[in-house]
Amino acid sequence: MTDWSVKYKDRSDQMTTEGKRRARGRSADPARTARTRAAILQAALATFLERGFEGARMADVASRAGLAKGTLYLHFADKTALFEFVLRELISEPLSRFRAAPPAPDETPREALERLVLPLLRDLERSGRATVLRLILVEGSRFPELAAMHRRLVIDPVMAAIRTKVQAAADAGKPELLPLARFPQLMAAPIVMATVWNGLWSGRDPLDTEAVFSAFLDLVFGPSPAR
Amino acid sequence: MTDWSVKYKDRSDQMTTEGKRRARGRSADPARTARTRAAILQAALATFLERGFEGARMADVASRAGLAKGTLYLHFADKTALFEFVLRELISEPLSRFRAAPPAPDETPREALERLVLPLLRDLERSGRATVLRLILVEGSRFPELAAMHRRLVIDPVMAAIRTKVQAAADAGKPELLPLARFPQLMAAPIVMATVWNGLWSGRDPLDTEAVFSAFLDLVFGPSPAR
Amino acid sequence: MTDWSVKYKDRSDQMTTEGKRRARGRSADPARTARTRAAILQAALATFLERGFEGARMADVASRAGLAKGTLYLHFADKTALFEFVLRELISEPLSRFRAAPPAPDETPREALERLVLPLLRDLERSGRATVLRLILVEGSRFPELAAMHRRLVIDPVMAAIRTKVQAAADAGKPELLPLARFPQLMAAPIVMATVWNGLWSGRDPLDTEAVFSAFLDLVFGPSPAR
Amino acid sequence: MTDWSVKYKDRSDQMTTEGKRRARGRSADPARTARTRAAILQAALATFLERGFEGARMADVASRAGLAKGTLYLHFADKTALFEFVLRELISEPLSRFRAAPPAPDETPREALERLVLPLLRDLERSGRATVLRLILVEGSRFPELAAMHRRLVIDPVMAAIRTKVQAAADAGKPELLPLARFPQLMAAPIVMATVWNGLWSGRDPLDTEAVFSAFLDLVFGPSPAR
DNA sequence: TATGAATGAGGTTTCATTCAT
DNA sequence: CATGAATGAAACCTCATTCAT
Repeated sequence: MTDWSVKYKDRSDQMTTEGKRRARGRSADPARTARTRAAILQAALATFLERGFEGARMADVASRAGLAKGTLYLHFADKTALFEFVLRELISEPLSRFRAAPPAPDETPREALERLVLPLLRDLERSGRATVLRLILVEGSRFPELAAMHRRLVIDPVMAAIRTKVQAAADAGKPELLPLARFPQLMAAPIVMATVWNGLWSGRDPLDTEAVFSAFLDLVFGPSPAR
Repeated sequence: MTDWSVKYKDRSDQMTTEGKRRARGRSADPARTARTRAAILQAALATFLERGFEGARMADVASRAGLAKGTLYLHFADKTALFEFVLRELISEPLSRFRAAPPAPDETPREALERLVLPLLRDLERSGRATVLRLILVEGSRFPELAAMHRRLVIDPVMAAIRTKVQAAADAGKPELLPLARFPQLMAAPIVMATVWNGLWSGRDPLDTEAVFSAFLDLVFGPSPAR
Repeated sequence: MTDWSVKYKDRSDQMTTEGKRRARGRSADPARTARTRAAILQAALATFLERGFEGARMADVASRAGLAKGTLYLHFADKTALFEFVLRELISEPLSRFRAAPPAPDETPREALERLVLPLLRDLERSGRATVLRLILVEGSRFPELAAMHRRLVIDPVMAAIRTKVQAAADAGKPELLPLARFPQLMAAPIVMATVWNGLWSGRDPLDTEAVFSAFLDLVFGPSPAR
Repeated sequence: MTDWSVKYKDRSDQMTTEGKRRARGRSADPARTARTRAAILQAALATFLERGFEGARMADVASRAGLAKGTLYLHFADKTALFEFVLRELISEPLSRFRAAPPAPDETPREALERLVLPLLRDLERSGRATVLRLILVEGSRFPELAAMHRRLVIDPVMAAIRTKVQAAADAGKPELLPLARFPQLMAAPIVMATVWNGLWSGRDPLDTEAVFSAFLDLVFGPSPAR
């Protein structure tokens, strides 16, 4: 929704009489452009994840996207712009899903927490985006605005939601949950832990993030009733 | 204990009976060499922490150490060797302190866990070595042997110790601790979380790692008795 | 005939049916690439001849070729690859000319030898390639594969041809030629001598290679009849 | 005999009161120095032969000589001075032996040539100095003064001697030797050829230089009578 | 839009040389 | 005389970026 046109070279206004020249090619410009851009994004994400910002090679991104190096620069001013764009995409997208989670009325604290957290987890798992956390972790300190943005858009809302829910439960007769109200980050700790773990010794004894999270809930709330 | 002399050009101890067969023109006292090496290590650690492996510039390391670029290569074959040496130093040193922790007999599970974990925490805090965890997290996947070494020397022993202790407690009438026996990593989760957090939004709302860990223990075992 | 494309980054012939599936934005005509490569080769030859392998500076090669340093690496992986390519070119090309020499029937031994050797001499003289022999002499022992290749492609065939011809003459009543059958290298000796001589005291009393070779033949066969 | 003291750091006059200080060490300064210098020469020769001037590393020379790098600079101002000194030694030394060869009266031309050339050959063979020709060949064009010196001290006298002897033989009824009078270099051709050959494909089918030279004489003068 | 050869600043590494001991 | 750690100029090579086609 935001307009990155300057930085990201959204050149949609540079040639108004577009349709006239090249009558031959009906190859839908905007659709094609969108596809190209998606390919770059995909390729850039993979490359940045594997090598980090400094280690990533524009040539790798290009060839992964099936494009020539020069083409990248038609879409992004430079490597930094590409990196920031990738992170922005990855930061803002999961949030919409998180927000989209159904409100849900009379639920136990554990159920509420699972409702809040599990969609995020599922999203993290799917399509390699799980590792984005690692990417932010890795490069965050060198792109402070992006880290701040991530915190503002994702972290703080989630923390606030957890704190609110937990505080309510504590007030309703569960004072043993108060540490969670003080440090809602504890809720994310198992997920961060598992993500880091899986990124680190790739292959050996991977952790099932959801299982870890369930075990954590069992630890805090006692063993899950049914399931 | 291991001898990295080939890779790391450790030219010491080649002449054990120092004073006796001292060659004609021998000069360069080993103390000076050790000091130089320590300066490089210090400078390299700082630089790698700030910029990561690829982002770190050998020129920066050199000037930070107050040396010429060429001098680095007198002590380390190349950038990779320097990086690996830094990590090895940082991986193996804390372990010795960890091992030095007193055994302790009749203690509650919580006490045992604190005894196991708090020395690591303290060490993490002191002398900026807390950030080393971040360095391993960040570059670990690109230096798999180092990550494996870290796991073997540090992680696996700690996990095994936690699992043993927790399993004993569970057998002794605390079955609610079983999730910890299954995923001893949960014990480290708050620490990893806090370290990552503090490294990420440097400055804003830093987390007190020990407080977070205490809160976690409170959450799992109920509020701490005395304190 | 062999395909050096990997080592030498020969990006040609990857799309044989050129005109047809010409990608959207294809530009860079192959002729231009060939010209660039030829310029590099030319410049590299001159530089290697003047300074030897170690003494040659890539920057010199580049500026001589009217290119930026980086461009060299677009065509050759490194200095060694460039050097090897230059030598290969120079080794294999003269051979084709040598092979092209007409068979010729009823000729005297001397005529046969002249037919075998003179084309090589002429080629040596033309276009400065005479000095290539010096380059091989100079760097050959440090690039044993190339020296071996040179021997296999050029030296051994020539030696075998000389030996065959001389042996036949000896059998046909010229036993005084037997030393040549034993050491066909003697045939090349005057040429090597002259080449070395001319390369060594550049300028002072240069030797006319063909005249030296003729004198050698006179010495062995008696004075030339007609001429 | 020449005085290289400036260039080669013959510091014999810098400290006249030498004998006074350090009464302890009777370790004969000049003898020791000579030995050190000889060791350097030996090491430098080997290194220059293996790698050429640019390829040779001062560190290699030093360690081969069993000395520290710095010590080289006590004896030679720089790499060039060392190289020039090595070549001068090698150029002037064989000459003395050559000159020392006994005059010899009534001998056949072949005998005279053998007398002139064989000592040089023997010297070339002994102690790896055979390859010095290759060294001059390789670096000669980059050290023109040395090449010129070599020519003046070694080549020209030998050529003149050969020419004189051959001319006399030709006048005395052997006109078929006239080509040798015109190009006395032909006499050296087999030796140069063999030296180059042996340096080039080190190992495979080496040539026996003396045998080659004998074969050459057989070719020119007819088969050797007795031997 | 797309291409990919070309660029050149900048990074890593080497090695001849110096100098305090 | 001898040492070898230290130096830093200079070499090789990389890679983000440009631009003619």
